[in-house]
This record gives sequence, C-alpha cells and structure tokens, in this order.
Amino acid sequence: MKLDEFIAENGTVITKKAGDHLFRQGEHDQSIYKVKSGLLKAYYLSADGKENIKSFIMPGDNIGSLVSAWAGKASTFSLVCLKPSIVSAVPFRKLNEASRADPGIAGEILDFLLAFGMKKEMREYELLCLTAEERYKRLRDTSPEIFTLVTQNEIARYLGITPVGLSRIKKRLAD
Amino acid sequence: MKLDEFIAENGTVITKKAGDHLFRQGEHDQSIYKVKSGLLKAYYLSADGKENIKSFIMPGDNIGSLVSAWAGKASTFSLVCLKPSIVSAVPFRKLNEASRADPGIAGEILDFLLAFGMKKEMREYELLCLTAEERYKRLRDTSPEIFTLVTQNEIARYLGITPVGLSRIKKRLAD
DNA sequence: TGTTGAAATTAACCCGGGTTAAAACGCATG
DNA sequence: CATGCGTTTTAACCCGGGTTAATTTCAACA
Repeated sequence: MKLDEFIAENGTVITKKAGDHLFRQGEHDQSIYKVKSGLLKAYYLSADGKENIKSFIMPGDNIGSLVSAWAGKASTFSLVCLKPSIVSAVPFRKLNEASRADPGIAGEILDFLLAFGMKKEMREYELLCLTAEERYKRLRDTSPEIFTLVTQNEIARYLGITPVGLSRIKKRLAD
Repeated sequence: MKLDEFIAENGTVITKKAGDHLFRQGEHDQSIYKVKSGLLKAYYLSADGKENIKSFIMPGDNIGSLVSAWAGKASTFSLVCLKPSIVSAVPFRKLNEASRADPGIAGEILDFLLAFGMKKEMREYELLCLTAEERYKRLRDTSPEIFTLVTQNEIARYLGITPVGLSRIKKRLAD
C-alpha cells in the first residue's frame, strides 16, 4: 500500500459540501483525488447546455482530469459533489516524480492506470454496442446501489438518454 | 527510447496477410503488439452478429487486450489485419516485469497508458455527447487520411452507425 | 469492350428516443 | 392539513438512424 501512504503524506485533505465543485470544465487542475467519503459525479456540459454524466465516483475511487494533469490542457469535464465529501488531493507532478523514483509506487500507478483503462474500455463497449435499454439493464444488474444514491435524472444522463426516455424504458420493461 | 529497445530485443516479429487475425474475441491473448507496417482494426462482434469497430491501428501504434493480458480474462474484441501487416509482439508479463525493474521502461509505459487513457476519454466523450453527424464531421476534420485507407462501411461501423446511415449523413451535409 | 462483384447510394417504412408540456406523485415545511 | 417544489410519469408529435431491398457506381479483369 505504498501509494496510499504516499497520498496520505503528500495529499491535502479537502472537505466539500454537496454542490461544490472540485474543478470545472475548461479549468486547469493538476490534482489526482482519492475519495475518502461522500459521492461525486464527473460530467460534460455540451455546447447547448446539456449535461452528460461521465461517471459517479465513490469512496475509495480515484479521479482527476488526465488531460489537464498530464497534458496541461483545460479539463474536458467538471467534477462536483453530489453529497458532502472528503477527498485527498495530490499534485500529479509529485505522483509522477515519485513513480519515477520508487518502483513500488510506479507499479501501483501502473495497476491503477490499467484498471482505469479497462473501465474505459467497458464503457466504450457499452456506448458503442449496446442500446440504451441494454445499458440500463446492465447498470441495474451490476450496480444496483447507484439507484439508491442518485436521482433517475442522473441515471439517465449517465446512460446517455433523457429522464423521459429512461422512464419509458422502465415502463416498457415492466410488462 | 528504452521501451522500443526492449520490444526489439524481447519481441517476436509477426507477418500477417490482410484478413488474418492476431486474436479473436473470446480468446486469451497475453501479448502487446507494436505495429511496424500495415493497417489493423479492433472490433466487437455483438450477439446478433453486428460488427462495431473499436479502433483502427496504424504503424507506430500499440495495441493489445488489456482485459486478457493483464486480468487474464477472455478478450472482449478481435484484432484483424485490413492490409498485410508486420507487428512485433511482446508478452505482457515480460513488459510488466521489466517495468518493475527498470524505471525508464516504467516511465514510458506510464506515458503510454496515460496517452491511452486520454484517447479513451476522448472516445467516451464523442460517443456520449455527440450525434453521429458530429462524430463524422470530427473524424473528417481530424483524421482525413483514414478515409483513403478503409471503406465507408468501416468508417460507419467505427462511428457507431450503419453504412446506409453514413451515406445519408454525407448527403445531408452536401447541401 | 463487356462482365462481374463489391461498395455506395437511394427509397420506403419502422421505431426508439428527443422535445415539450401537462399531470401525478412524493415529501418536507409552515 | 395544506402548500409548494422537485422528481417522475404520461402523452403527442418529431426526427435521426435502422432495415430491407433495389439501383447505381466503379474497379478489376477476361
């Protein structure tokens, strides 16, 4: 658990209320966050003001804008607390330096990135190959907890459809 | 360029004809491939036999099934040559060991995974937030070469629509 | 030059989900 | 208990893309 130690030593503990942002789309943010408690969501805001939810982030999860932290560009998404949350933030630069110096940390970061990559692959698969209805069934079967934590509105935006659309799907399945 | 050296030393050069597979969905494959020449595509086959293209892989690119190589599970996609191709394959295990031992290689693998993660994020964004028409325009503007390399059929399957749908979009835009 | 087969276009019909707006359902608060 | 506000449902209409099948285009080759 060298990585956790490193974050404990070098990270800043941040306490946020529901509705508070850690960063917003378009801003630069060089931190990687580890969630200690609470619930967050990462979302895109499209040109016409529509919200699309990238992911929900739960205690134990890591999150940060790779594009911003690594490539130094503006973040493509926003990160906001859905519930009061405590996270620890560590500058990506420090993490990167540490990984170059300490093989143990490098290994864990590697594992983390591989897990991250696999998760993204899964999401890509779902968005590319499955219908909205199939994505809904999958979410219901694999992450039922999420339905008790967020509104249906947000589930819909995560599935890539509107709340109205989701309501219809549920109705259709109830027959 | 320590990583390239490592692959040159430890990799196996493989020559394939157009149409040959490196691996198929459902199989186990522990290799990471670096493309020297040619053109490949990674694709999903859904239950009803529909093909969805995950990505095109060009010379210089790396590809492999993370799920299979790292987690030891069956690959979720197939990898096939669209043109005669030469790739070098290196077992993921060796790469992993090398990265634990050599910080230089670890650093490069880290960079690779970060770049990979960013690419996936971009794709997730496109599939989640953009319409098929917007995705088409984006591809046309950012990777025009691809249109000279593969059939429209494959462009469509990459965009997540049918060839017929793509033809309609082109028509619509031509006014 | 004509033939053949793959790729691309077009047309007709269908359907899932978007959009807008109205109704119904909570559930907290005074 | 009544009020009010956010969430969910329902309804009506629209539209993009799927599906199927016919047609056209084009390149390869005899």
